[in-house]
Amino acid sequence: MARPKASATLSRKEQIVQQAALLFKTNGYNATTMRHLAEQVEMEAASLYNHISSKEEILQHICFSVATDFITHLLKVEKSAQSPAEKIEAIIRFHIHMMLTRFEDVYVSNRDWKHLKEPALSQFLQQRRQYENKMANIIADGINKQQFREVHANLAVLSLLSGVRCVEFWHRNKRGISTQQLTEDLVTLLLKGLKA
Amino acid sequence: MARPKASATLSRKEQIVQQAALLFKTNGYNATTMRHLAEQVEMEAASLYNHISSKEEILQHICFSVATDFITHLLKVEKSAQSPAEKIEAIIRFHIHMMLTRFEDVYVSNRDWKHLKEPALSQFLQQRRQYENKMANIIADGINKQQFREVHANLAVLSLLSGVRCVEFWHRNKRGISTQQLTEDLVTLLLKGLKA
DNA sequence: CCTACCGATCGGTAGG
DNA sequence: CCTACCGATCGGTAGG
Repeated sequence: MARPKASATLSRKEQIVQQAALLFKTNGYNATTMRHLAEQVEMEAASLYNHISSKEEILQHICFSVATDFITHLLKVEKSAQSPAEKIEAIIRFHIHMMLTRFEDVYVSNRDWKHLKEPALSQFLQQRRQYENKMANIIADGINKQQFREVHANLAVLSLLSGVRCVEFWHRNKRGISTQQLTEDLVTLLLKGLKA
Repeated sequence: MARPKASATLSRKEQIVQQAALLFKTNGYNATTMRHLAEQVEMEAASLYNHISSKEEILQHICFSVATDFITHLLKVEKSAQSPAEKIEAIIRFHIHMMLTRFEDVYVSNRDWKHLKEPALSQFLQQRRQYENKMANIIADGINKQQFREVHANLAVLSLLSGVRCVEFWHRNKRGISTQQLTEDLVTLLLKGLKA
């Protein structure tokens, strides 16, 4: 019954979730088997169920952990006194930061959320919709204040969130560039475009 | 032995591949079963194998058909007398056009190519790498000619290809905007950025 | 945390 | 194009 104390080492459950994220990222949710996961954490497949209740529970853990981080940050930005342009830049920088520091989790959350079952699926989609709407509001505000171009605000949101995901591909073929330059170049490309 | 003539109606094999693309898009490659596909084209699962040799052959069909279209277009652009800026814009417009006209195929190709088996997998990756390299060369040329900002050319490629994929999300929640406005706004966002 | 095992389902084949 | 079926493998459970 005793809860494991917070410590530098991961609990068995956290180890399982972390390894699962790695396997999901590499092979996809469906193609990852509980037997393969068990092998990675060095136990039998049946033993996994002493730590987690189902394969999908692991996926939920990953998806909602990432979603919570993004929402928490967005709420903080929303309340700040920054201009729309500063807010959007802060959001973009946070996305890049998340992609760089929690790569597997973000990757899996982005691609495999479709395998969530109800009611988790609807909850996840609702959170994402709210997130996109809040971003769209900031952009609409920025358009009003003539800080942004007159584009469809919802499209701009999708375009930014999509563009930020290029870090996924980047990670794949590590080319000679520091994370600092990656971040600055990407922020420039998304906010000011490629054209000089 | 007789090849089916080109006609307005699809051959049985083409019907199967088209339906498969729709199912792959909706449920993913692994989660799509041959039995479900058979149901959609109104035959028994075993009968599918009179038209195709394996589930993966269908995926190959989709992925390489899309890849060929993109490569063919890129080679045409490469040979043209356009400036780097014009070339990149033409490429972006073609990507948007493909996303709008062959949505399922492009979507599946983008996400499910990982399930290709060797040697198809390596061939696909090689084609993509060549595509990205050719685009990077055009961008590097544009940077030299001061048409583009001084950013990492390979990152710019990934950022553009990633940004263009927002049409995937767009399709999901059809909001009130014409494909013309979608195209123009997206081209603006990718080439000139959000900031006014 | 393990052994033993189950019901379901999968992609694909044999043979017509 | 179908009936009948197979070997493999899956997520998960029982019982210790």
